[in-house]
Amino acid sequence: MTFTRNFVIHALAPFNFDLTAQIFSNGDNQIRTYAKSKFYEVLRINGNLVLVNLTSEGTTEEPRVKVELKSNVAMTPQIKKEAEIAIKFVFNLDFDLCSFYYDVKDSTMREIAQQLYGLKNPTTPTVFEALVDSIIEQQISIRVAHTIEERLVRKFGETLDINGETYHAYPTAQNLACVNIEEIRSCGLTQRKAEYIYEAAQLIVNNKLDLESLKNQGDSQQIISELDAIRGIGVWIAELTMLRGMRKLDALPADDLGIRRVISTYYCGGRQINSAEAREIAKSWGKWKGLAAFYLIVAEAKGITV
DNA sequence: AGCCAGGCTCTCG
DNA sequence: CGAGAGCATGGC
Repeated sequence: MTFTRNFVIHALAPFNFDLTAQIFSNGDNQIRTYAKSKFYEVLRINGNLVLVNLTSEGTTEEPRVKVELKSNVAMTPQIKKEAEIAIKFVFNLDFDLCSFYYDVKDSTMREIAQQLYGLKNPTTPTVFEALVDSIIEQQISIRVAHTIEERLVRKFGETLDINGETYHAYPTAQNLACVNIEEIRSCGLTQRKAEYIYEAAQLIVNNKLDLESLKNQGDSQQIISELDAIRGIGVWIAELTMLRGMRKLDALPADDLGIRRVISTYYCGGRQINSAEAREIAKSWGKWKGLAAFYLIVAEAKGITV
């Protein structure tokens, strides 16, 4: 039995849904993807797995997102309400991009912002997801990391069957805290990384780490030092997790190879730079360092030149 | 083939 | 302490 509920969310303009959702266009079609103008993903709403299907309505200046929810449980008003909050969070629908565009003064970023007008930074539904992905992505190429991430989701994520299709939700800390480390390793991770993920999941289920409440911690340095103290998590993972999972748009993972590469491309004529130089250049982006870096990454991927 | 990828820990000297 | 090896795997 499948229950469905459709509604529309108004997003704060400017917002270009398709430009934003394109980031997920090479995703696994049973996990999360954007194809043929449709985005879908399984979200956990009030403990229930719900397939969220999104398409664009309206325009960049009057953006509306058409939502279709599907689940095996009845669509209570509560689920609808919580799903709306989750979707707004994941696509940052209430965020005012104009304040970013207004603050950015350097001509390179202004040009890129103009070409990517309406691009919002997506956020993972849970901080845990951003943390685990970051652990997986350390040191190895992003392509390899993605295949490992997909294996992890397929192996440990809970499934939702809708109309004969099986969809996978991202594993929770509870899912991963009770498995064998060797099982995690078999997804292609190093022994160490498998331990880091398992240990982080353990900390969470034992109430020694509350990632979700860290979102509300205003002091970024405080968040970094708390995460950095955990085995397997360094400053790079902390900053990446904050940017992708906590919507801390000032967080700049300056040690990141890709971010250093794009800053080098757009600001240093391709000359290789270290993290200190990256942070120096990023200073002019003020409280938008991470968002600006995200714009550069997307600009590079789309072949934008300035 | 071999070297390198969005790092971090552990072990030496 | 600071430097350096080791890690898994896919792509080039």
